[in-house]
Amino acid sequence: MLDALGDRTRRSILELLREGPVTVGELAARLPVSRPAVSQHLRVLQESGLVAHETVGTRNFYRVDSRGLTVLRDWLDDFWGTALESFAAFADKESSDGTAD
Amino acid sequence: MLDALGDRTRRSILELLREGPVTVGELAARLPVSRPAVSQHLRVLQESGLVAHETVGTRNFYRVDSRGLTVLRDWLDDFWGTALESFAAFADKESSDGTAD
DNA sequence: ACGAACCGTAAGTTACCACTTACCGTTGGC
DNA sequence: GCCAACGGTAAGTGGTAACTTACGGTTCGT
Repeated sequence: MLDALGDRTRRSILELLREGPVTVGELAARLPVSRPAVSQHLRVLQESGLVAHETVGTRNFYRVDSRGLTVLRDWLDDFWGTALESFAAFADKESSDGTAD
Repeated sequence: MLDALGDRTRRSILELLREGPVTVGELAARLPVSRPAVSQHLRVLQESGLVAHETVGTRNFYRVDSRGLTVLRDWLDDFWGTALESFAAFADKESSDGTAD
């Protein structure tokens, strides 16, 4: 999931898909890499649930998949909550210990 | 930012830091990598604003930095919003075109 | 039915990055 | 002051993944 977002080109692909479905060739035309490279990236993004594709004739339209975004959002919310909790506990311990300057 | 999260070890470090500040040696002891490797990862995480450190004597305590999480959350919210918009527009176009089956 | 367009896959190369060992500076304890 | 503990940095290595070219399969147009 987050591994898929760890690549610049893949993030660029997602940015291009933000505005709606785009074909593979169109993506390759707007990116500084070859079309097969785009296909490979799309495969990774799809396996992560971040994009979905829809075949129309010979063309393949890719779009953002909200499922992947949901997983990402849930992970972030969970992490955020725990981090704030521990920070609050840490601050409490600090003040109760009188170690705060 | 997202590059920093694209690595398994770095995500493990963040998981360990969720519960509060931890020293470098402690992190290395709980991870299957050497201490210098941890230092290098912490450098990347810090440059991304995801962690912050606080030196106490010879020990260096690292903790989660909420600034980085905020940036990540904002990015995700922005992306999420646009994706939903474009999806709604796409659905509208579909139905008005009568292309919906 | 034939050619063109569109795309996915395979094989191979290259570049990058995660990791290690070795080294050095800083701080605390005795 | 000296030794030990802690941690950051440098240099070098290995593995992985991002990219290329080449190929094959499928669909549409004529």
